[in-house]
Amino acid sequence: MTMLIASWNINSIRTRLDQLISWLQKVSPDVVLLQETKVLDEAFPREFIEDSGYNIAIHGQKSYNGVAILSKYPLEDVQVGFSGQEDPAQARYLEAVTNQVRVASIYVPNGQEVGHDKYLYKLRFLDNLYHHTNTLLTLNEKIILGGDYNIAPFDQDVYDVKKFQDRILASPVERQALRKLTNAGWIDAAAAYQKAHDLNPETFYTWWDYRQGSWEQNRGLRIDHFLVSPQAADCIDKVGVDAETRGNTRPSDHAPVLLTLA
DNA sequence: ATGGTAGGGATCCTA
Repeated sequence: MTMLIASWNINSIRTRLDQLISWLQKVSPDVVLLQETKVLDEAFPREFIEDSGYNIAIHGQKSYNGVAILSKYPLEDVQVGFSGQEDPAQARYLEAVTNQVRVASIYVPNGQEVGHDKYLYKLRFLDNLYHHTNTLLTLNEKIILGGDYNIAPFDQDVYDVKKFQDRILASPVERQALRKLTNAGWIDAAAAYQKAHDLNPETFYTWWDYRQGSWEQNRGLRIDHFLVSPQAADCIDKVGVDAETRGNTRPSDHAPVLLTLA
């Protein structure tokens, strides 16, 4: 039995509810990890999503951030935020077990610009997350950490290396912070799949700026990732980006990332 | 170096 897991920064679930519903019907993922829902829990549009056949776990706040997990299977052991999170009021982490796989929907802070207070907050968030994810590794479970990490790990994940070499989303210090977390024992599913099958890295971009026709010129970055435990990596069948969704009318600036577990 | 676009919700903040 295969399991299709998606991660998508939807950039307001209320603005894009119609797109989400038709996308669920077209792609039929078993599990969806959403970021930037931008809605309080009491205003989350549960009904249409449940009518499409999904159970829902949510962790929202007003205007900013917000994460959610949708699953065709029951959602068990739901955890809101993570132990050691600096500011739990920022809705950036939601974890649950579904169909015997532990999944997390993660929204790492953007950081604004290198050196900014928000950049330092981003680095602290990653360090705190590192400690939590190390604890998760000791469970020896199938675990999928999906989300918007707001970091392009390697030069091949950026359309213009020079332009981004010391900039937010690709600066060496934030890359190192993500590398430290990953190297503790997680597998970057898309990077591994791209390399193993010698695929064009450009086809793994997940985000295109709304400005200056970035999408039309494929000026993208790979900043949304699945970090998976070794037990889950053994089951990976396919990894890809549903870039078609970025071409929608009034799209999110992110495309969904898709992972198939055998 | 600047400012370009989008969403939320308030006339600016975040990305």
